[in-house]
Amino acid sequence: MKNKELAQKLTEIAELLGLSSQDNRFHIVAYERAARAIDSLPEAIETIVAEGRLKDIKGIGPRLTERIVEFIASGHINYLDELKRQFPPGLLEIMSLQGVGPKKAKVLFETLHIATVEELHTAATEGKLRSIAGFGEKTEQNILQAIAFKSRFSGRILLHTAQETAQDIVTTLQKNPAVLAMQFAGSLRRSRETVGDIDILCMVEKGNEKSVMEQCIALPLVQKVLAKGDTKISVLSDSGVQIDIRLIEPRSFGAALQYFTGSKEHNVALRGIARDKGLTLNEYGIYSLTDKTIALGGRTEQEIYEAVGMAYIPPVLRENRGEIEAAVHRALPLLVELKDIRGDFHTHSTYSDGEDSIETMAEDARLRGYEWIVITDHSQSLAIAHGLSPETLERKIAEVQAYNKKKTGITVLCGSEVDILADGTLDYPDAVLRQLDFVIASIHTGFKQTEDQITRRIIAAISHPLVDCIGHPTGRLLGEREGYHIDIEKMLACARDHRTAIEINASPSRLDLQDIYCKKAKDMGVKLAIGTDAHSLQQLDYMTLGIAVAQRGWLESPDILNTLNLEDFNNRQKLTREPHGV
DNA sequence: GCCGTTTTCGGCCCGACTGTTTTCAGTCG
Repeated sequence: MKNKELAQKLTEIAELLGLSSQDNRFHIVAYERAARAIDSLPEAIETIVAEGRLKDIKGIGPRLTERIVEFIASGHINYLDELKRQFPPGLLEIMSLQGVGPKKAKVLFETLHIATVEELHTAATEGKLRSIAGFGEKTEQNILQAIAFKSRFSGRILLHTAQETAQDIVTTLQKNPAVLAMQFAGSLRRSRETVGDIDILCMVEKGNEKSVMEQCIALPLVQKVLAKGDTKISVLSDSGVQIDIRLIEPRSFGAALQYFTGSKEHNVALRGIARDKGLTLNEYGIYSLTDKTIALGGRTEQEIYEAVGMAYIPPVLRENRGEIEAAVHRALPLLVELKDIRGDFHTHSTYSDGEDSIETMAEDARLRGYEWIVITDHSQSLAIAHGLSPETLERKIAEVQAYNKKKTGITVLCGSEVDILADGTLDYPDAVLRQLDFVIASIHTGFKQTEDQITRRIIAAISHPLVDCIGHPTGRLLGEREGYHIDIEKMLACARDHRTAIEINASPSRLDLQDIYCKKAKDMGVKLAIGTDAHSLQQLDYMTLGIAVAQRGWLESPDILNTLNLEDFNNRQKLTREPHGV
């Protein structure tokens, strides 16, 4: 399936067109839209091309068809190669900096011959940027900040990306009969929001390592072999991420899994407790300090935790944030799981900027075993996302009511992701909000306001009787931009007082509210609502990411509103509503 | 470059914010 690669190439064309003198913003948009369409396709683009169904995809006309067919046939697009010859590759990286777009990148290149982020950093440090017309001291400082922010993230990839890459490897290697089991390890297994390198453990009987090793080297994504021994191989993937694969004997698999899952802090604390009990722990097993020849466990992780006298600790909790004490006292939380989830709070349909219709989204949610789904299209002021006017919203409500009358086995709730405007008021009048089943209030503008201003806006929204939930509460985008400044404690206290939920936005680059704040929210008595922010039915999958964040925040079923069945959900809703659910 | 129960040509992608400017261009969502 070459969808991702093709989408990436089309995106690059759009970016390069922005730099090019013949830039026509409508051409750019066309390429961007085509890239998005292909990225969210549920089937392989190769199949669609082979069956001549490209023309059925909205946003792909004769010219894009030509490019795509060329790509499928030859693996590259001439037009892209031509554009690439006009500009050094570093310009795209410069454009990825917050606050730098095609115009600035182009001026930097043409006036100071800056072609890489490093050169830009040097020039900005030396104060050379302010000499360019249209640039000033502030721009220079902003560019330096953007570079600093980006470099902090360099090398780490999003959890979701790591999961996909690792799953591809597992799927391939599992076909080898010598591989008895496979597990992710490291921060990937702990579901940290970003992952430095991908760790994978393979259970292989001693003597069977060779064929597995060979298969690892032959994996299609391997760009370079960094190191290779008898039981461990490190490779660099084509996307620049390091992947470590270890082959482990069954009798040590649990010990190795425990050891390589970490975190380092968790393991240090665990080994301290083991030592107090006259035990020693390593990647091969757990042993008595007096006789290190006889393993007291190692086949499974459970054996390790039992041997040191505590309950098994789920990987998501292993950060040495109190889980060891809780495990000793058999007081670990009973973490919420995907099977507990009855619905999704945050989704978009074709009414605003989603790819799929309400009916399609609902049917997919039903197949996932949900009882309800809230469709929360954008409100009127977010024009770029085709925010709904009150009149369009009326139509949407009517469509939802008609759908629910059909009793398909799932109930659609009509919601909206309503903008919190710069002054803290909402983007719809109360009369409109009152007609909705669920209102998420989110900030999409005015990111640079002071902490005081942002906090006051959010608090105004939380206190509004018709707001059910605050969407992506800190506005951060992992690896791209910091969130706006907000007093989270104040926000949570206010949410508790007004019984307003806080969202765990499960979109891969958001994961907002962050895990550590989820725990704080729970401790303060605030309810959380997981929303995938799905803009297509495939993205309803992001629920697993939301669950991971919730679990890392120690959340249990009662902490998460998604575990409510329809009746309890409706009962909880504020009395001002006229529900459209059945 | 795409699209069409207003159009096969002329719309489409709007509004806020920032930093640079004396009235606006660039960026972002």
